[in-house]
Amino acid sequence: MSDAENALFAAVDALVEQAAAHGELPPPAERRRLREAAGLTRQQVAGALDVSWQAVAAWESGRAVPRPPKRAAYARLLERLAERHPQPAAQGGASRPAEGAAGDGKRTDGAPGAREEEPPTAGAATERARGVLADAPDVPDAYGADASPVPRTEREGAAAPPSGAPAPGRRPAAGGSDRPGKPAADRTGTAVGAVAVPGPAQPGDDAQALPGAGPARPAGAPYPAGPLVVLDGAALAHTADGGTLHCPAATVTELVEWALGAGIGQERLHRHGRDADPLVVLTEAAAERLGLPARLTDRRNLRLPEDHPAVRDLLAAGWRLTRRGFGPWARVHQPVEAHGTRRCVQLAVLPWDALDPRAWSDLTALATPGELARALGTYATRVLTPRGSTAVNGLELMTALRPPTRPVRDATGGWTSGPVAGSLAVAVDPAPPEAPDEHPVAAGRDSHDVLDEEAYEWVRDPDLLSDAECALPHAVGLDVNMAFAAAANRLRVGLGAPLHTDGPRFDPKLPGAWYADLSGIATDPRLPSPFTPTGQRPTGPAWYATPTLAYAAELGHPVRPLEAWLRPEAGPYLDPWYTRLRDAYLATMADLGVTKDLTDADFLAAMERHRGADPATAGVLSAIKATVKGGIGKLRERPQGAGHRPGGRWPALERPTWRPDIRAAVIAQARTNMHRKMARMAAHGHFPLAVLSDCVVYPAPGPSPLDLLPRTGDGAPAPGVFRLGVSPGMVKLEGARELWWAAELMEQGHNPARHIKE
DNA sequence: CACTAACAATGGTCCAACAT
DNA sequence: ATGTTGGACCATTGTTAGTG
Repeated sequence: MSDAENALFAAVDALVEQAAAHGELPPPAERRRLREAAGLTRQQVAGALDVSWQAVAAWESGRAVPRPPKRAAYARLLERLAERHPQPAAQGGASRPAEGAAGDGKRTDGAPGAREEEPPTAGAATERARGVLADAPDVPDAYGADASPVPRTEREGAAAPPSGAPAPGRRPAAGGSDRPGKPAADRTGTAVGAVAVPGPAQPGDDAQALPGAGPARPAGAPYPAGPLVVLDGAALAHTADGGTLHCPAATVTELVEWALGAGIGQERLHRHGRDADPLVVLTEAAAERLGLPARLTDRRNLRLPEDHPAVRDLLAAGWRLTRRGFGPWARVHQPVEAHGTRRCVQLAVLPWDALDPRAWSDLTALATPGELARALGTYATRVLTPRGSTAVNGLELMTALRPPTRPVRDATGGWTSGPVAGSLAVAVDPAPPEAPDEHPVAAGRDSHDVLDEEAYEWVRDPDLLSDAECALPHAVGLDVNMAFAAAANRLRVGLGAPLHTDGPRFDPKLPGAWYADLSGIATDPRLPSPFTPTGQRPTGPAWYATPTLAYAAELGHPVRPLEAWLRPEAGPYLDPWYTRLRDAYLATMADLGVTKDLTDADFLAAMERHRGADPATAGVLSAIKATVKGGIGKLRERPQGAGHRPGGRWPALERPTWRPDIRAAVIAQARTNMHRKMARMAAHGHFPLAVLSDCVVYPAPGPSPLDLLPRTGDGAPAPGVFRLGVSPGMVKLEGARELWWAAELMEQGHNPARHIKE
């Protein structure tokens, strides 16, 4: 059987890539039908795939789903069989030649297969079949030579072009770094005795991934050119790893075609997600070369007019733009054909302010195209391939790490989308207190019916400054690293719609909005109230997010909510989002010389140095921070533009990720985290002058945080107070001034925390 | 050859101890 | 106190053994 088997392997392996990219299998009944239609026994199929025949039986019954190493091969086999033996319903194929050959088994019972295609358990099974690859690809040196650091499984060995199209011996054209030609087999021996890949998947053979030009695009995973390129005015496309590709395109349409064949892209962050589409960043010179205007005249909509030659040319060639049109971040795509591959390219036009200087710290102006490619590539590797403003990226990262849906088979054997556990699957309306004023459910709401969970903005009454404090010469501002991201860590947030309850018992594990009276709780006037963004003590019952009440309970106060909107379905939705952004932040800070293992003094010195560091890396860092803030902000995006009429809905409401309650929970958690540390500082006699979001200002005997932060006897930081360091939740020096400067601002009603940096 | 039951292996989740 | 890590626990997959 070796010949047939080898042929099967060859066919299978050659397209493992593609199959793995799709990752879709026909429903169990269809798997069996295909095998029987081809006259194959389970034994034969099992032999080809190097599994037991029982495993095949389990797959066909829906009792089990093949795991990754086999899954792609099995999917490919079925795809092949499906080409030869189309569904009878679709093709009316009454006479299938192989059917008779299916042994004497005239029991071609479609019945049993159809009977058991509905096991709902199998769905849950597949979701957890494999771990998230989210945090895998973080290489310490993102600029390093190896563009594909991910320990790929056997998918790597089989990057031949899709069906047919022979592309023998095509080698990576440019961009230098080739991925290490490591044998596939020796890394796949994880679970079962490896993949027994004979034939084409051998290391040294010609099944190389091909970036080069030409119509044969690499359909699957290895993207040798990296996630993006920056195109300059000299037809050079700079890749993230420092290389260049020649891009002969003279029009946008040609550019899009070129990009699809250039091996640009990034692998999905979640097994049910989608690989990132290739991104081409156009410098001003490149935009000019492609006939794009240097400025957008339609500033209001930020898009190219539909009758612009570039747009007309694209449309004529069969391309489509998203509803957004051709703006700074354009997405050009073609409708997916029957079993075709996705054809979609993202374009970012720098002269149209694709990279907001507030988020990217003027990266566009400071960096050469090559530097820009490296910086954006670092961001893409550590966060995700940019696809819009940093706020959009922050939001998209949530979706990329927790896709809302996955393909599942429905009752008829077709494919439909099903939920992914722990994700936000459908858009739900918020509870009335949670909604922003413009929302329909907020209509007619009293002001005291509003959940007000915002970041701190508080200044102490100057009259409450003690003589001892006034005698201190300095004011020191501390800034909490990634305060909102840190608050998102392990935060249980609601996943579904809110349910109203009267007289609930408080449960800190239940996310939601609670109506409770915390006005009776006395707090030190030298500290802000932990319960309100203004720091003023509440005057009566009000709505609070779960973290705020949990903190009240933690402080020892009885919490008796009167009513609540709760979400019993809950989970740590933002965990992977936090983890990825934290790792991105830490890696980028490490690039700037600030690592986790520094002493306090070394940390402060390193932070001082890093200010003047490489602008490209600084831009990445700035963008990562902006991604956090923007992502949280997008959770409660408010209506924009003139198109909105009061009381009506706006587009963001239809997003499953439009979740003001989650934003409120994160902010409440961040605020209580802040207060907890301030309370611990107060126990050591330190009271803040002012707080603004994640920045707090203290009077201090010296200009350094070391002069301020309390320590235990042996020099270690006192427990629970602010600690210096890079990790999220730790603090750095925001700025130091003289105390009179802060006092003066306070007298005038200004917040010194806002200005201490300058 | 196909199906079912029982068992080992694997991977994910949750909790608690540990380190900073 | 917070963030991290290790281990117990649980669900699922794939194998072996037995039966129609």
